[in-house]
Amino acid sequence: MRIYEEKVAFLKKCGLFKGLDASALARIVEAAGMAQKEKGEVFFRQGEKADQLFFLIEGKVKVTQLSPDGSQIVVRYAGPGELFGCVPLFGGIAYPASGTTAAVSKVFTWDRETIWKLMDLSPKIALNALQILGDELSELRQRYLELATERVEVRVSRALSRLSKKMKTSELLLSRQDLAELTGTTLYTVSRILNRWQKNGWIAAKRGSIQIKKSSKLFSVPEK
Amino acid sequence: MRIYEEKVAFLKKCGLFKGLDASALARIVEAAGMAQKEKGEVFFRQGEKADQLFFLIEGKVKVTQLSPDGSQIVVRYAGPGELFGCVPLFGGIAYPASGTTAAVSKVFTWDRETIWKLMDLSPKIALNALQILGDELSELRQRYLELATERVEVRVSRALSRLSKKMKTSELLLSRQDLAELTGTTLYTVSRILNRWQKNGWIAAKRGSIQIKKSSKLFSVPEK
DNA sequence: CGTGGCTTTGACACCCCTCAAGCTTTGTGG
DNA sequence: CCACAAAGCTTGAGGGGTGTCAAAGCCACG
Repeated sequence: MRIYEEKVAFLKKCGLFKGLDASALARIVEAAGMAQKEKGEVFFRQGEKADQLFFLIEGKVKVTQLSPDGSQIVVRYAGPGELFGCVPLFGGIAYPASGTTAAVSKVFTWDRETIWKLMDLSPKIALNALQILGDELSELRQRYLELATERVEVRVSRALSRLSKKMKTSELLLSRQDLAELTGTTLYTVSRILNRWQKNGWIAAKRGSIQIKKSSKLFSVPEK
Repeated sequence: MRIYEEKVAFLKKCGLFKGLDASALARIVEAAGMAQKEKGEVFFRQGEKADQLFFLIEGKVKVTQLSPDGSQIVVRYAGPGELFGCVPLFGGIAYPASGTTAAVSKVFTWDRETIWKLMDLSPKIALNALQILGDELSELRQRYLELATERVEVRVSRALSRLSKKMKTSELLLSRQDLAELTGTTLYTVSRILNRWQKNGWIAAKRGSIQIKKSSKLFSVPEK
């Protein structure tokens, strides 16, 4: 059964299912639903009842949060092999954010009861989940620290650095607006900064794309 | 054995040990170390090897993080019944922050191997840990959103609101500096804001203490 | 080839940081 | 009990980084 083994291979890439035996993996695959969405569609919306956990097989997903006054921030970008919409894992009631595709994306899904049943059968999953949440927490703390103490220019540089590392590419497909929401600033300020860097030859910016040319210059922190 | 039952009673208050049977609790209490620190002493320092998990029995603990350029932020305040220094729970190597007492504090401690052994014996602990981390993550996200989108005055008001709810008191014992590090601003700005509120009769501010008088006014968000 | 969504650019304002100085409270030792 | 020092707090002046708004350019797509 080719397709079945393919699925298992994908799952193994995900930290959540590390160290599980074949029978557990089989259970997990069996319980998984699948879905595919075009660019710009949503998997879940902020405030909705959180009854599904998602695993990104391929594509890119943007997780965003809306503040009461209407401004939006990007919580994170998820790439292939990552989980998103993790709330059901830890018993949250509603999604605190929205998950939108930033490119055609394929996912596995499990619903809330299923994932709890699976964790019950394979406690290792819960331990793995802990680690994933822990990593997410520590990255968010890092960004929080930056947001509180660094200037916009530094934050944008760090964001690009993190993204290019995560996506394993020097060409990042995101708009000024996206980058602004990711770093807690405005698209105007981002635009000015990118142009400055472009003039220095550190990047090549196009509409909806930023190609990193001289990462050494770009990522050497100007600090204050 | 009076003292033993007292310890168990404390533990039950903590989400981490919810739903465990007597024998499991016994194991946990047995494995726990105890410590007490005066105000201003530290339990662990940022960067140190993370080999202990802490449970605050009584007192108050400030968790702070230092940025490379030397400025400091307050990640959170922990009150009685809360865990802190959770890194060992999810396999982190070093503490990403420091834990200092903000008042005389008593704690239980478990070291890394112990807590993993306990989780192995009682998988319920891992599930509970997931929930705790999840809550922490969602609070941090909330604060991140605020930091990115709200003005200082609103952030300070929210911080006071959250703290007074958590500590279950209207008199908060913290300095302007602490409040500034908690909201990502400077003590000067905090001082000005508090004075304004004081003149309105919304709070009574003293050295090292803020007494909330009119929470309705204070917490009614000025939004933008 | 027009329309709509990104992006750039300028002008302007203002929030808030920075620095400096002085004040008040608390604690300590004579 | 007073004097002094240290720590925390207040207040003012000044400047700069960024947000805000407006307008125009540019690119992609139908």
